[in-house]
Amino acid sequence: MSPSRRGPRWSSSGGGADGEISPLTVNRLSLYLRALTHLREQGILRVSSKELARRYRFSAALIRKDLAQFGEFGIRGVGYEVVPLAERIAGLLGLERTHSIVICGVGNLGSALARYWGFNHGNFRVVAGVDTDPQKVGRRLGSFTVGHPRELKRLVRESGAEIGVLAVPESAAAENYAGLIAAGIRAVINFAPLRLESTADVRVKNVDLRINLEEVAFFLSH
Amino acid sequence: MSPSRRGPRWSSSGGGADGEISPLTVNRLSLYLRALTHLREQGILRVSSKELARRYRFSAALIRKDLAQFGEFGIRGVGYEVVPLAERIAGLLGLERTHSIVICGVGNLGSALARYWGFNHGNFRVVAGVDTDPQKVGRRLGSFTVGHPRELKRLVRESGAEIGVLAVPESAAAENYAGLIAAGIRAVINFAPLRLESTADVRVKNVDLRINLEEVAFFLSH
DNA sequence: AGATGTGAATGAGTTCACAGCT
DNA sequence: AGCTGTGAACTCATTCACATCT
Repeated sequence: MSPSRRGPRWSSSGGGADGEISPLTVNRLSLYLRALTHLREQGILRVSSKELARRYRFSAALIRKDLAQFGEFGIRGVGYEVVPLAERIAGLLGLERTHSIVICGVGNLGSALARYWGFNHGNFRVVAGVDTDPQKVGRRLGSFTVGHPRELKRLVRESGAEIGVLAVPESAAAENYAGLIAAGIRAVINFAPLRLESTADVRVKNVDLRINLEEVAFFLSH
Repeated sequence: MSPSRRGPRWSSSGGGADGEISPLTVNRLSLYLRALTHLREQGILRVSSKELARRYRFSAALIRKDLAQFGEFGIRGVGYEVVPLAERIAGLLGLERTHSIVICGVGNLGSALARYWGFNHGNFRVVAGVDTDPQKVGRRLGSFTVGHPRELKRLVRESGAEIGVLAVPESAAAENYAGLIAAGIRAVINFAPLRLESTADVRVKNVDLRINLEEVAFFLSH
């Protein structure tokens, strides 16, 4: 049994205080993992936080704080061993196995995501998709056939999907979200332009593409 | 000349301290604008920060702080006038005119974004796209013909594009980024899985779709 | 010697609470 | 009476600096 199976050793100050890891930390773990993978490909087996920071523009202190939230991975006076650390971070992120995805809405964005994620990403796989448009239901997309949202429960059960993606218009988002939850999905990435809130049971990540345009538009004129 | 043409009246504490508006604030302005548009459609002409917060799950104090960074928009004892405030925020975000977008990489994601943004968004328009794949160059996409990255300078000049979108594989990102900058683009939305840094001249918004999956995967197992 | 792990200090962002205006 | 605009308090995140270990 791995040492952090239940309850990582949260430091009493500085890092994540009360017991919940910050999404900012989790995102950095992903970046560290990529950097370590890159180093491994170059045959580099050990790296210090300073060196990792220098090469990939991180903060050395933050690397150490982030990692220390999950245990002691480093060797004092030496640094971190690339391969074991990469494996450990991959484990923390749940990447030791494949995660299956169901997509709601297979229009422009939904079908692009299905192809993008379906092919490129070893640890994630799009295994099902639904749409209310009768023209789309029954169509083949990658390795599955597009279903109707009313079939979500069955599709999720049969495909073992864990992550739901909302790529539907705003007007259909709430309904499809409810459908995903009813089907037992506990993690949702929402591309519809409305804020869905995470709850204790369901983790929601809002990805608002329009807002990104407006953000850069703001800075263009200021 | 509008009162905040040069240098909004930054409060000496609390809000944005030194002279740069936080992206968090800018993103919330977008959300406020949507909420106000929604209210306007319902014929509501005045709203208090408290009411706006209640309806759309914002923080009333933060609405006031955010807006106060740009001037005094409210009427004490009353609230805000929906239509003028919406127009003012739209002005701040630079949405009083159309912004043109050029897309680098018209594969799955790039072409989906072209269609998604090309049709749905009044204030943004995809006016050009490039790809190194000879199969894609010359193809019609929406209202333009796909070009080659070496034509970027001309395409940007002729189309008047201001915002560049990187939807190319990681290996081609740096090169295409350089091409966009050389062509005079000053705002970039980067979908490639590597961090590009904003500079004084160029605003970069990184949108890492893979990292979102890893984030929810983390919370699935914790 | 040299790097980790971590308390303390700093900085950024949000909420509180209320003076001041309508 | 009621709401904005805003200093002060507070919370969250990052950086500093160093005791601790190899």
